[in-house]
Amino acid sequence: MSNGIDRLREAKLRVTQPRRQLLEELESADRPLSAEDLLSKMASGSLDLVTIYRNMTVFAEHGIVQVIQLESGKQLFELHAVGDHHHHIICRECHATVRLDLCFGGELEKLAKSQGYSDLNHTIEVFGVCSQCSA
Amino acid sequence: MSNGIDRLREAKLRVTQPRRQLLEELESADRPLSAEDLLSKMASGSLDLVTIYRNMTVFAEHGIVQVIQLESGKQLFELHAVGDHHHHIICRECHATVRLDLCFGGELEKLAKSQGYSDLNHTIEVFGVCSQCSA
DNA sequence: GTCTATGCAAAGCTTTTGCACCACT
DNA sequence: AGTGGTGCAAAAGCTTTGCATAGAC
Repeated sequence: MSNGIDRLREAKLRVTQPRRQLLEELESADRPLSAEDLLSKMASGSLDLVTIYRNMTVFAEHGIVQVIQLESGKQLFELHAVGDHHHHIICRECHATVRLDLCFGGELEKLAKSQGYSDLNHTIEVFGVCSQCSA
Repeated sequence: MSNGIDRLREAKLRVTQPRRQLLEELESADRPLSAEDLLSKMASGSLDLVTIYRNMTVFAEHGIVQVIQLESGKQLFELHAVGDHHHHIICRECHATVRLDLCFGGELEKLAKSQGYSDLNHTIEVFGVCSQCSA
């Protein structure tokens, strides 16, 4: 099976201590995490916020991580299994997330292509307040 | 017919010079505009960037303006006609926009509701590079 | 006259960049 | 040994806040 570290090797990325830690946190997280979330979950001083951002960028480029844009413009990071395209229902407050295993992105992008758009991407997200947070 | 100024009155907002200018620009725009876009379209010094942000926030709260989140987290503003819910195909570079007059938001929000989420909202956007910009 | 809206200045927050040092392969 | 990754410090970019003044009703 392909764990996080194998995926680093597949992507020809070096297996460093910070990356091990980041993947470990992402794997055990029950919801998407912000850069700050990741930082605060680490032993204090064990890695820098910059390293988190740089790695999330690299991971996203290699499809190891999926980036979620919140309504506020802030971003969350989630481990992205190969071929596991999906969307989310996300709590605005605690970021508790429900997977949406549907996607009309294909049709949308076909439409966009027919309009002359290239290099396509799409976002489909539902934002709300979960029952925990609204209680 | 309900032009921008009437909509201000309906919302019990004061009809000020800055607001007239902002609505005028939004009405004549052929694509969603950023705060900076709006500023640069105004006679220099005729209003402040802060005024633009404050009004976009107020307008959005009253449904006069629709906010679009780009992949980068930046936001664009577009006039929002009453009852005119729709989504977009947006060029990452020039922000040229094609309306998507379809929306599965209803079903998505129903699903979210059944999962205990309240105060719902959703985003469906397609990003790409338009034929002008990729040429 | 009252209360909202604006301008200016300054701060806030997330994210990015530069550069020297470190460490994975 | 060589290249890629990390840390620290600093900057950048967009957006927000505070406060006194101006302007709409």
